Amino acid sequence: MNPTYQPDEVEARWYQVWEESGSFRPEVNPDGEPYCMVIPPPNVTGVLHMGHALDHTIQDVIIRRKRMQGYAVLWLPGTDHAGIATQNVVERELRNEGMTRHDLGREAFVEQVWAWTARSGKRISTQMRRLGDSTDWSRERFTFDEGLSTAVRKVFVDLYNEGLMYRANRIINWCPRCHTALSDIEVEHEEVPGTLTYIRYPFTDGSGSITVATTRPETMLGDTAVAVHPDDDRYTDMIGKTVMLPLMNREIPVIADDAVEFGFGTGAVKVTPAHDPLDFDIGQRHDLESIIVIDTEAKISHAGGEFAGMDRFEAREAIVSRLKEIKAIDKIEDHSHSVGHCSRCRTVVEPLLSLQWFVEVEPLVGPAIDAVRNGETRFIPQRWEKTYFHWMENLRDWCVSRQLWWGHRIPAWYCNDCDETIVSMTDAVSCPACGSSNLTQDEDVLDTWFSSALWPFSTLGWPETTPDLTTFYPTNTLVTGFDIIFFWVARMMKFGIHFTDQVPFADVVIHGLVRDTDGVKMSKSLGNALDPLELIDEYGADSVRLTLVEKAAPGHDIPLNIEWVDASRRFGNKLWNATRFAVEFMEVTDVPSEGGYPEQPGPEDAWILSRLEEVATEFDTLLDEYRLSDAYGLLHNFAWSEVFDWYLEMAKTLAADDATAPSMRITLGVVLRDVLKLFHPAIPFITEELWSHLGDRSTLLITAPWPQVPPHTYPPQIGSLQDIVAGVRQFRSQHQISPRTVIPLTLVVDDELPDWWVNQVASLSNASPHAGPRPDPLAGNTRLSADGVEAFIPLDGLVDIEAERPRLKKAIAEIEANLVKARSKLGNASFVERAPADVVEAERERVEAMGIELDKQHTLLAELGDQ
RNA sequence: GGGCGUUUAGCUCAGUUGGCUAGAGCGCUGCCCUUACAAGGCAGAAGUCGAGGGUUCGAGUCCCCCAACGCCCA
Repeated sequence: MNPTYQPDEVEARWYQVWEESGSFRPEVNPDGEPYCMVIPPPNVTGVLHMGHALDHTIQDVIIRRKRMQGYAVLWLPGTDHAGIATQNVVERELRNEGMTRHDLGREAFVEQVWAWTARSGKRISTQMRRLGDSTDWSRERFTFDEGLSTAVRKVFVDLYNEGLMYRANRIINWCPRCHTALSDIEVEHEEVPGTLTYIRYPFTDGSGSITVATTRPETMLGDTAVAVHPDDDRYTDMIGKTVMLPLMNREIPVIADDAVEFGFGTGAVKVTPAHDPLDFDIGQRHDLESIIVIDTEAKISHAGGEFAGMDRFEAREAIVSRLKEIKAIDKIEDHSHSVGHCSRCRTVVEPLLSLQWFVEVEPLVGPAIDAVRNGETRFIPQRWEKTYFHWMENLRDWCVSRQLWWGHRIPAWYCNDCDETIVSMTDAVSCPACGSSNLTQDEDVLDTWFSSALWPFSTLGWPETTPDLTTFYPTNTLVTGFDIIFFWVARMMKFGIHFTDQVPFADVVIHGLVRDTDGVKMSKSLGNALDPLELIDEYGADSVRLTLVEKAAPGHDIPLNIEWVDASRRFGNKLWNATRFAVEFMEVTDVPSEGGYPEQPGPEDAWILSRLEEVATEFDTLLDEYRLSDAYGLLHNFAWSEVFDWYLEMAKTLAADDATAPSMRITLGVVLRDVLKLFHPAIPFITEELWSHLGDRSTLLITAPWPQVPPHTYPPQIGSLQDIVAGVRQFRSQHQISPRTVIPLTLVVDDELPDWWVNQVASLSNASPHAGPRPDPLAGNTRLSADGVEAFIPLDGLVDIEAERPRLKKAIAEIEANLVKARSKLGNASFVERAPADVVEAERERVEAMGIELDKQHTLLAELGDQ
């Protein structure tokens, strides 16, 4: 074994072994209870970023542990066709060649996108392998696979037949750059500085004017009313009058509607039903005309008179300056307001009246809320339920059609002869109403999230009743970031329950975002992103994984610091060397794959075995609660501070004696083996490698059984052993005594201390302990005490006696401070009365011990001659 | 405007039924190449747990209020 751990060499080897051995497939545990997770599908065009690394590592930890526990685990991988993103990428390529998708035509364009996805999809799956994802590649899915496309179509058709899928003219969010409608949540609102423009609209009867305030003056071209609140006394007289719309010279009414806010601007607002969702609703109520004045290019339409053809922002300025010319502007105030931006390209979204397909969500929401309320599905951490409920309760219908070519084509045909709409599982060839075969299929495709919403069951074969669907659905756990609860989790819940009558998953584990050192979200455009692949190259996949696992406290963001990755790598090296030491220097070999705990462990062996059992038990409890960070923090500490720092050092002593060596070898072997097992889900590569060094294996660690550590009892003297050793080390350090100097140690005890205790103290603190009487006088000695053991170190020849005085005083001060606190506690009658008896008793014992200790130290100081 | 979160050592963070003498990593200080590991060992310094109030025998932990920062929704 190398004296240092070389991750690159090891990692490349094991992934292939695992995959080829079929370990990733549930069939590896044929008798196991099924356990299933579906991966949140990355964009097929994407590259693996830190967010994936975190998300996947958490899932892999869960899945690998379950696999070792004997479950038939399925972690199903796959990718998402990512409509807009993918189409954008390919269009950008075309643009470099001076072409648009229209030059190519729909069919050729889609072919080109397929070619692209074939290339980039392979890239991300390669990257997942580098990270160590133990997904079942034989079941890999793509949202565009045949089966998944069938599922999409069935859902569309069923919803249509149930009356929950409808086509209507509504205000939607239009991205003028992507040239498509967006759903509400694909729009990101951002507070931007703007203006509030007050425009006077003159009454047609010559009785003055009414002033409206607007943040978007350019939409006035499409105004078809002015609205006031019915209870607004300021305007009661004006309701029913008409005004002349400036610039357009159109007569429009003043109407009263509850939706108008008293306090906004003047309390009177212009109504543009074709360009504002609220105005649209007002328009519906009052039967107003909707005039589209901004087109899909975000330019003023031909309905915009003299401004036709101008860009919307140019038009804003032009219109304001024309209004100023005719003195129709009252004033312009600074006013910051929230503006919607396309989440894909940041372009300002245009609210636009448009004919689109919508899902009526209201009937789907109730059961999805109930399932969480009654605990069929639970969020971890639980507080995300609130976010889920809040969003579910305030939902608008979901606009699912997209004006793209890359996506699931909407299965609707329109009859050109009789206007019939045909929605069908099979491609329509003739009109059922008039028999015409002159049909046109809807040009649009579905929102990518529509297919993602089916992911937990479509990937398992639905709508067919496949064995996988029967076995693995509903899935057990979903792990994802809080940023897609709305986009994805909520929709899977709605569709999952509606179409399968079962919740799609029992547990939803929500994790935070990976941020940079300054807490800023990592993004390519900001240039602050760490590339997980580069980190893997430099530090190894295990280091990256361990860092993410240990830092990912449930639901909290991770400001990732590269130094942490380095610390994880150092841990790997430590683990490597500890095992190397065991194998090459302690002759630990042939460690069995399970069991094999020593029947007659020595006291030190029993101690570490007992600690292992405690740690393993707590570790399991923590992992069952998805507290990965706490679990691995605990294990990391146990391995380093107890196994490596203490037991491994004790083992050196045990190895020197033929009476103790065999039991030590067995113990060290099984302890290391079980530590490797517990660590394997987080750091699979190095543990698999080390496992292979601990024994001649026919089995792999990835499928080895999870540890079942029997309980052990160990002698109580371990506590005094560690305390006395620490005391000697402290003494040595404080007096700067060389580690090579053997320190004489007189032990004063009631009962004789066992040999093993004495031997360990000798070697761990490089001392020469021997039983003896209490020195008299005490002066000239330092005193250590622990659990009934007193030990004295003669100062003569080691250190200047004067140098001992401040040390002693400091020790006394510390005890006194604690004693004062503890005594005042016990002096409080209510504490003694009301606190649990064991707490009070423990406090009493503490005070007593401290009292004795203080006395003795005082004696020592007095004999030294206090100054 | 509504909701959620954060505020603990120089830095980044743990701390889940209230009993903490408040922990970890990194950084810092001193000693040490001690039979694996200097990518290491031993020891150490370092905190009015954001402010205020309350409940309680006891509060980093529960309640109220305030402040700062962040996120989501409107």
